Amino acid sequence: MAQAPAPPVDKRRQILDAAIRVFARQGFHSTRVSDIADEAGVAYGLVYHYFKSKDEVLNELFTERWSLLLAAIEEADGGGDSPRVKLEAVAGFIVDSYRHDPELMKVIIVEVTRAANSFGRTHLPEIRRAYDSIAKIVAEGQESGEFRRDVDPNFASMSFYGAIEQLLSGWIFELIPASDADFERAKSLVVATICDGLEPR
Amino acid sequence: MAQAPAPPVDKRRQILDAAIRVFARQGFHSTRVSDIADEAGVAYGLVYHYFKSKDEVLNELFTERWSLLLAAIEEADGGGDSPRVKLEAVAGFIVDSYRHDPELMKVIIVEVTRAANSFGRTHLPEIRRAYDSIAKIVAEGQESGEFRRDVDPNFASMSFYGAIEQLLSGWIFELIPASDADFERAKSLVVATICDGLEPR
DNA sequence: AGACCGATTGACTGGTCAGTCAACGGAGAA
DNA sequence: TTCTCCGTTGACTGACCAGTCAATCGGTCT
Repeated sequence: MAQAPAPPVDKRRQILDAAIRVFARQGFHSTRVSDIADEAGVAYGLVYHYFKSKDEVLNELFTERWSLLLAAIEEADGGGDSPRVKLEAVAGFIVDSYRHDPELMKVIIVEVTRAANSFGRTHLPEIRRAYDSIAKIVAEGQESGEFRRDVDPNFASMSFYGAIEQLLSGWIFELIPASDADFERAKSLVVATICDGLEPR
Repeated sequence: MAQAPAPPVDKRRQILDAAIRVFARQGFHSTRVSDIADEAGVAYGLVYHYFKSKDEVLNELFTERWSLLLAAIEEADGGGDSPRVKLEAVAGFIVDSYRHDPELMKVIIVEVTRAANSFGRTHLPEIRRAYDSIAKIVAEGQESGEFRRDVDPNFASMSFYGAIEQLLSGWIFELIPASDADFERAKSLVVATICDGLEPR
């Protein structure tokens, strides 16, 4: 009755991790299921033992990480910090996610968040929840008078998130330098750009 | 010797326009060449008379429009305006492009600009040229003292472009309202956000 | 009229994969 | 020892579709 499914957990994780690498390298679409199996060192059919389809593998990867992001944003909003500090926490979390696992973030951004016709559409509700949470932070900032009121919170949220995602894209495609120092600088600079603006005060 | 290829121009255009509609509706990947032909009201084989491949149809659409964008950015930079006005011109052009032909812009953004693993990669040089031109505007603004100097121009360029593209994405997916008034407001608000910042002055 | 030539047609082919499934193996239960 | 369960294997199939090509059409030139 009582079983110890030690290997199951193992192989499933192995397949997911392999999928991250292969998706990051070749893109979801030009990845064959056999590529994932090979990379994971398991038989083709085993992928279908643990996942309903190739799509489900990507869905799992996305959901796993995106829920962390949502939690992080909501946690940032929870504390009694100023809206600016909250935004710094959000930017920091996203940048650190990239630093911690660039391949996974690449997959999530390239194949889901920006893949509007396939997975982006599927996960729109979850993605939207992130935008909404950021908008909430902005709205609160406006109420407290720390942010100007003539910019729609949803609008600001899109700009803020768009700027960050574009930065990640820049790193992914090596359009801008991506050293540890750059990551750190980026965190405060996005927020500085969005909160203070480019023009000198 | 002298021929009047009146119909050729016609049918080719017809195919391109049909492709815009179908790509916008179904996405490049789930569009069959036969869908394009059907939508254009021509025979399957004719698509291959005018284009080397399905990819070439999309490439053509992208290049056609992107070269206009590049020209617009460079023209904006050419005049003697302040950097802020130049950025307004750039934002204005992109927003107007969307207003003028949302389907085409959707295709370009979704299938090329953000399709990092397929066409985005192919067209990286052209896409990058846009980022670079915007960065140049920022750099000039810094030299003249109209922009602060502690933000790297490439970084600012990514933030600015990323914010705009995210707005278009928001419109495309109906995450934010998209009336004519919204478009107009967006133009000045993106620039206001980036130049002045969210915090009150 | 007849020859020529590019535009147009659409049936067909070759190759590619996602997903299936029947069989194998090894660890515990009886 | 034998049975059972389930994780594991990989050959196979059915569907799908980009791109080919031989044939037809229709205008122009001689």
